[in-house]
Amino acid sequence: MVETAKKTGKSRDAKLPDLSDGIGFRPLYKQVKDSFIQQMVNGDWRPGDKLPSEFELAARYGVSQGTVRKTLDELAAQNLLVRQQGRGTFVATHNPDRALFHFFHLVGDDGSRQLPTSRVLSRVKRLATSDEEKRLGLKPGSNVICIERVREMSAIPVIVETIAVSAKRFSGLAKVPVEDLPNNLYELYEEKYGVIIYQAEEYLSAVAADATDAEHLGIEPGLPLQQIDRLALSVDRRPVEWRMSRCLTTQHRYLSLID
Amino acid sequence: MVETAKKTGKSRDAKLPDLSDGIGFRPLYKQVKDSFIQQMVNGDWRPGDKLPSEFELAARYGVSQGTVRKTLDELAAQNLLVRQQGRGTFVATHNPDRALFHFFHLVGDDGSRQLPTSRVLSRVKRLATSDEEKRLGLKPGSNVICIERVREMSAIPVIVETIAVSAKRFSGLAKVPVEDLPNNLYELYEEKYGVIIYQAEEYLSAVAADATDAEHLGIEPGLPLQQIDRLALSVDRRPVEWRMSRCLTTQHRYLSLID
DNA sequence: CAGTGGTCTAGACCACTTA
DNA sequence: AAGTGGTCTAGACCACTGA
Repeated sequence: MVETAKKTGKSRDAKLPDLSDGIGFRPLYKQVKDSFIQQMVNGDWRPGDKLPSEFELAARYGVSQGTVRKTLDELAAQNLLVRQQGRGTFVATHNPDRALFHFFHLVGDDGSRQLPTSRVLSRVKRLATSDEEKRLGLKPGSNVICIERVREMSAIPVIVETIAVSAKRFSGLAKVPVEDLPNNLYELYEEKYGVIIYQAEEYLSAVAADATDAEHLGIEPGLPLQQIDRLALSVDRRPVEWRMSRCLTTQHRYLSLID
Repeated sequence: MVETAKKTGKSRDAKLPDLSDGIGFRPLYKQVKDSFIQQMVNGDWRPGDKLPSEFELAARYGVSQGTVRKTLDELAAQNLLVRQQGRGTFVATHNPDRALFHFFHLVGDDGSRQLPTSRVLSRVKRLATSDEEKRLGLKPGSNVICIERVREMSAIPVIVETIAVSAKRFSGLAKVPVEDLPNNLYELYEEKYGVIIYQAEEYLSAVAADATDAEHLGIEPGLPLQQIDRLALSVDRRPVEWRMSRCLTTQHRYLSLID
């Protein structure tokens, strides 16, 4: 049950501050939204789960079905939920389609899309560097699990990448056999740790290949590479994974759609 | 006045094909949306214009205010309209804020945002290359207006770019004094030609600076540059401008937010 | 104060999926 | 046929802006 907008509005008109919801007016549908998000953060609703029907939720929260609908529509617009007429509303998953069209932006010169395969070079648990602490929001002295891998498209190596996550948050990850690390790590974070990645910030720049890059990609050192510095955030907007990719863009491009 | 959903639905249940709206069911609010978009394409509603109120529009189209609201909310979500409580609904413009946060993605290493200044190197009208014909969807033998410029941030040259638009569509543009070409060309397209840019596809890759790049940017040839190949589309999804930018990413990054 | 968009409700009916 | 989301309506009231 949530505070009604009417009551909230009235209490705001009064001269006394409204302690019941602190910062003032907050629409019902946003209060409901906060609650839904919290249930995804908590793991009560996990990726792929089916939500109760609109009427069921409305009754549970003591609001109208139209208000719940507004909440669900917003969450669907943010790709946190998927709605299907006749079937129901589901928590979004990092299935191959979503990975391909939403989170992976390298496309072929001809516009073709495919996910690269991965070969893990190393997987270590070690003290976080100061950059890693900063980007991942870790306390000084924290450990990270660091994965290095080479990714191929059409059997040609095109990406070398370094991935860092909190060792505390992903404690089991240091023990998984490297050959069992999946290509799509976000799916793993979801399934094994209940962590939903829903947002990422990517900083792109052009850099020269160093000797290691050159060796892994089979090119000359000094050639230009597309560097992608990605911080992936969870539903509660906490940083989860920091990934640095260097990509050969002779046969591929990074596609950024605006609007 | 538009076809009601009820009627459309019923006519679809009948065995005979429904000729009245061709491809079958189309929700009222989408029919209204099509009409609104058409009015922006036609130039009946120009950037900055205030729309009639929801009730006024509802009466005009013979639908309820809630249906108009759904249309307006969708268009606002697409950044085609801007809604302001108490003031009204307006056609979106390419004001500096929008340009800075929505269409220009180079940010400082420290996360700072600023628009670069522009210095035009050349502005010519000439036959389109086959690439330009293809990207801009021009008939063979069409002319383009081509602008080359260098852009600076904090008085340091960081971008060299080549811009091509249809000479037919932007006929006056060949005669504007080059010193009067504004930094924000999208604003010019809006104001002088009624063309609203609302979407862009950017293809990013890392390239080596050639001799010309190097000269304009004051760097050594061969250094890596961030290339941005951008096609800007109008409200009716027709290509309007093709722009090729090469950027120095030593002090800056291209920021891509996912979700 | 009038006018505008924002929130919320209640109810009807349509479209789609599944059994 | 039952259950779900999708569309549409009508009406009440709130929040914000500007004359």
